[in-house]
Amino acid sequence: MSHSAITESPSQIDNRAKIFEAAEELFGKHGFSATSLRAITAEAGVNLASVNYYFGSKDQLIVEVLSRAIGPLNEQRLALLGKARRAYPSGPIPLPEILNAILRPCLEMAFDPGRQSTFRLLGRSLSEEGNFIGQVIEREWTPLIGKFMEALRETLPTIPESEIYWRIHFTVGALIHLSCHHRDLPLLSNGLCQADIESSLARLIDYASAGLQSAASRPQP
Amino acid sequence: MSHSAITESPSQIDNRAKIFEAAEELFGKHGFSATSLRAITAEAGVNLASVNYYFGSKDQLIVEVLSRAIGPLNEQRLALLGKARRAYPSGPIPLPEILNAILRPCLEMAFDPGRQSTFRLLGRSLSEEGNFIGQVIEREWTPLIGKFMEALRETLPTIPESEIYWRIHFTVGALIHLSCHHRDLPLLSNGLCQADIESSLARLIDYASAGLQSAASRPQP
DNA sequence: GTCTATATGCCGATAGAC
DNA sequence: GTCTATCGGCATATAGAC
Repeated sequence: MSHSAITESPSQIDNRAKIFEAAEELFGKHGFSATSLRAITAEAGVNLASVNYYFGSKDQLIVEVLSRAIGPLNEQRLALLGKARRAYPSGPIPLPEILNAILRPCLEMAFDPGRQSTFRLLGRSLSEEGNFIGQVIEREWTPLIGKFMEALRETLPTIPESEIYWRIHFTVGALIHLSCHHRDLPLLSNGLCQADIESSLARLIDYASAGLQSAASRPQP
Repeated sequence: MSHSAITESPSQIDNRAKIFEAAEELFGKHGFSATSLRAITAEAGVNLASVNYYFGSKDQLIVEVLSRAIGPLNEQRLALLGKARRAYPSGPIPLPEILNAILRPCLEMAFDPGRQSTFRLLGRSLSEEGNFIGQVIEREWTPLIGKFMEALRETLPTIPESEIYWRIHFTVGALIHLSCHHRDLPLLSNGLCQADIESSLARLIDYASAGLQSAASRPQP
């Protein structure tokens, strides 16, 4: 860091980035505990010891990979929400616009061949041991859902806040399932469903819009 | 097997069952690759070598645990569907009844303290490597969804079959997410959502009913 | 059938040369 | 910064006594 820019070797950052990318891909493919540092360094073409040099430990590498995957995703979501709010300055944002802001960044990542392993990583991390991984996600999720709840309360004034939470929970489940398994959809649907991002997103928005607006016939406790 | 029933030691089947139960619990808690045979045999109170004696290998143990978890689940679903069909012999089964047949057995497993680790196992296995595990699920899923599509086509005659597949895919995602994370719901909802099985099921049925019946305003390709 | 003992190998992490 | 070499541990699997 005290060197001048001219004498800095590009391999310094390159090797760190190589490890990072290899870890992202292999964690997404095989899971955290099933991915060894040896596999990561082999994929990255660097020495085994360098992962400890750059990241300290495997656990710290996991946290870093996870955080850097979630952060930009949620920034995109908030940017889309802000854009929608500016488009409707005097009234509630239409529900499909709010849902688009929540859903689109995830699906764009899940359908991007260069980033889909990253998304599998996120989906998988939800199922892994309830340790530091869940904390990373919760720390990122709580402020995000707060911002979206503001908009949802305004758009759905007749739905109790607790019911909105329930239905967003269902919607997120549908989103994760679609994102992680869109490649299996033709197989699961007898070849009837073909998953490209725009039609998937449109269908999910339709489905979730209806679900969120539902005025259930049964009593609401 | 050639011995008489009187001379059979009960520990023969007990030890196998103990291993099975311990594996089910620990796989659900920590995942397949993160669970060692040592941890399983320690939890079961049996010798390390006995797991290979009874199951051959760790992979065979995984397949057996997984298969025995899915089979009864889908039998319950088909039984509920058959019961609903008998209740409406001359017409389409109401959508909430069909959804109840799909959803209830999963939620009952996920909310049962004695079986919820098994459900986490199922949810997690969907995210694991695309190997034998996915094959087990696909082999069980294809005939099941076929039976339910019959009923759904009849109940939703105006919805194209491909759209029903899409929306069932979304619904299954919501189901899995709810089943695996119902314990986190109060945390994720600022304490507003409390997840007991009947209210969770009722809300999911309401949400999915609305989503499945949606007559989207956008063009249907 | 159930055990001990062990074979064989990969794991994460680190010490130390360069 | 990057490498080799290696430590100590735990993994799965099995051979063989009882």
